[in-house]
Amino acid sequence: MDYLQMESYLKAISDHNRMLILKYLSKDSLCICEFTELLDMTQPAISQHMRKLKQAELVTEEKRGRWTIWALNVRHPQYPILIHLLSLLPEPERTIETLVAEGKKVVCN
Amino acid sequence: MDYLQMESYLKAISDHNRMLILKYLSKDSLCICEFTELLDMTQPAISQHMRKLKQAELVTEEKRGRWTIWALNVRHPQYPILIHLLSLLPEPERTIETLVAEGKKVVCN
DNA sequence: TGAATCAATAAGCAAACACTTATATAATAA
DNA sequence: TTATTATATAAGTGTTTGCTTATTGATTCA
Repeated sequence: MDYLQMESYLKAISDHNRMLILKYLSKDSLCICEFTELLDMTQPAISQHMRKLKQAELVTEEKRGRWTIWALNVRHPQYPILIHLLSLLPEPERTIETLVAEGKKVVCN
Repeated sequence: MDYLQMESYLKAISDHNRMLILKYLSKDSLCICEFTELLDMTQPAISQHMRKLKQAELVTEEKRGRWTIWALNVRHPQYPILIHLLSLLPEPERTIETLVAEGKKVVCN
């Protein structure tokens, strides 16, 4: 890994909203519309963050019906470091359980 | 460590020139004028990078005569992670040994 | 078919970033 | 003292970032 690759990797992570997204993904695969609820952000904002994470190969996407399910890329060479960094961060106030309780968790299969 | 602290920490690291600076500092304490030689950058550019690293508490400074000697802050809570990230990066072409050979290494004590 | 839903992309914008040159400050050397 | 050296800071500039609103594309449902 050279200096520019490392820079891209770290820049993809060093945004508090993207760290929140990654923190959620370390628990569960989620779609854009769920993130808009969890982070209270607009759909295009989330989409653009996911594009950044995808370009850094930190996440993978899987189309399922109307939804795109996003997951952590566990095959990324620096995946263990990412998990460690995420472990240093507190649990977000808004949890996936809240989503479920509000009937906003997407179930697609 | 909350999300904004983590963001500041990672943003301080995620610049290829600052990573080079940190890589050098993981070997030796150095002053600004040595970095201008090693990185081929202007003095104010280096000074401004050091300020960023200092604000993130990644480095410490010690005034010695006209020079300011910069060192890695080994007491930073995430120092071990930093060292690990730096270990993933290749050795820079321009080495401190080259500086010495050219008589440009500062000796101050 | 037509309406609704989920998501990607485009364009625009304010703020942050990484430099530059110019200048100021402080210590040393002549 | 005066000149030199090392560094910090100020101001300016082009680029990047993280959002916004508007639009488009694709899938599902009635």
